[in-house]
Amino acid sequence: MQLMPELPEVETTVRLLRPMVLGRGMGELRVAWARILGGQSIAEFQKHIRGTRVLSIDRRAKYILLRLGRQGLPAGVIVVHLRMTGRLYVDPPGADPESHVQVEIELDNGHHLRFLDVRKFGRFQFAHDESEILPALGPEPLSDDFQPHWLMRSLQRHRRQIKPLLLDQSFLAGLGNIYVDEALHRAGIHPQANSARLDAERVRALHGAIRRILTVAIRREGSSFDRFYRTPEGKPGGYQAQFQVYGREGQPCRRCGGTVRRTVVGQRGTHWCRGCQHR
DNA sequence: ATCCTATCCTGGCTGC
DNA sequence: TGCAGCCAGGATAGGA
Repeated sequence: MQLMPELPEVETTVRLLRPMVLGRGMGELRVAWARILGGQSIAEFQKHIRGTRVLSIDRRAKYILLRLGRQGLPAGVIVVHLRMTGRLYVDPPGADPESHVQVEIELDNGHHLRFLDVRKFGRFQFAHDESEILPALGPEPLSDDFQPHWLMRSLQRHRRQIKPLLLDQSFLAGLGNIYVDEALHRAGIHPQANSARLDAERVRALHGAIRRILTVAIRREGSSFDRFYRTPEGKPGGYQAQFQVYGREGQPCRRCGGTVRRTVVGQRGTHWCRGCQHR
C-alpha cells in the first residue's frame, strides 16, 4: 500500500520547512534525475537560482511554492510536486544523503534542501512565475471560497461520479485518493453517486466531512503507512490511525460494523462501506 | 462533456 | 529460495 501525499501532507511539509528555508541563500545544485526538472536543463536551473534567497514558502493545492528573490526583488519560483513518493526536507551539514535523492540545493548555512523521490514521478521545477507551471485549480477546501452553496451548485453543474469529480484538481484542489474515500464515508455517500443528484443535506455533510478530515489530518501532520511519507523532520504522520475505510478492506466498519469493501472507481482503488454509503 | 487508456517509475507482492 | 511478472497510483495527453 502506498501513500500519495495529499493536501495535509503537503501542508505539513511546508509548515515544517518554513523556518528552515526562509531567508536562506541558494547555492550549488545537484541533480541525479534530470527529468524531475520538467524539461529545463540543470545548467539553466542553476543559473536561475544562484544567488537568490527564499522569500516565502507556501502551498497551493498539492504544490509547494518556494518564491525566490535577488536583492529583494522577485526572481522566480521553485514549484515542487511530491506526487506519490516525493519528500522534501532539509539536512544539516554532513548528513549522509539517503538513496533516491533526485535534487539537492546547498543552502548558505551549509544545510541541504533535498528532494527524494523513489519513483521519480515528482517534479521540482523553476519558473519566472508559478502560472507557467500550475494548471487550472479549483478552490482550496480550507479557504472561505469553499462553501456548501458553492459545492451544491458546482456538483450540479457536472454529472459525474462523485469520487472522480472530487479527485479532479480543477474542480477542488488538494484531495487525493485517501481523503476522498474518508470524506465520502464520513458523509455517507457512495463513491459512484451522481454528483448532480446529491440532495442539500448530503452536500452539507460532504462539505463538513472534507473540512473536518483535512483539518484533523493537518493537526496530526498527515498520514503514513510505510517508509514513503515522512515530515521534513523525518517523522511519520499520525492520521492513518483515524482511517475509517482507507486500507481497511475486509475489516469491520467502525461505524456500522459491516465489512469495508474495496472496488475500483474511475481506475482508482476505492474503499467504502455498503452499510454507510448509499447512491 | 465525460470517460477510458496509456504513460511515467520502482519496489513490493504473488505465484510458481 | 529465486525470480519473473504484475500492480499501484497523481497527473496528463490523446482518443472514443
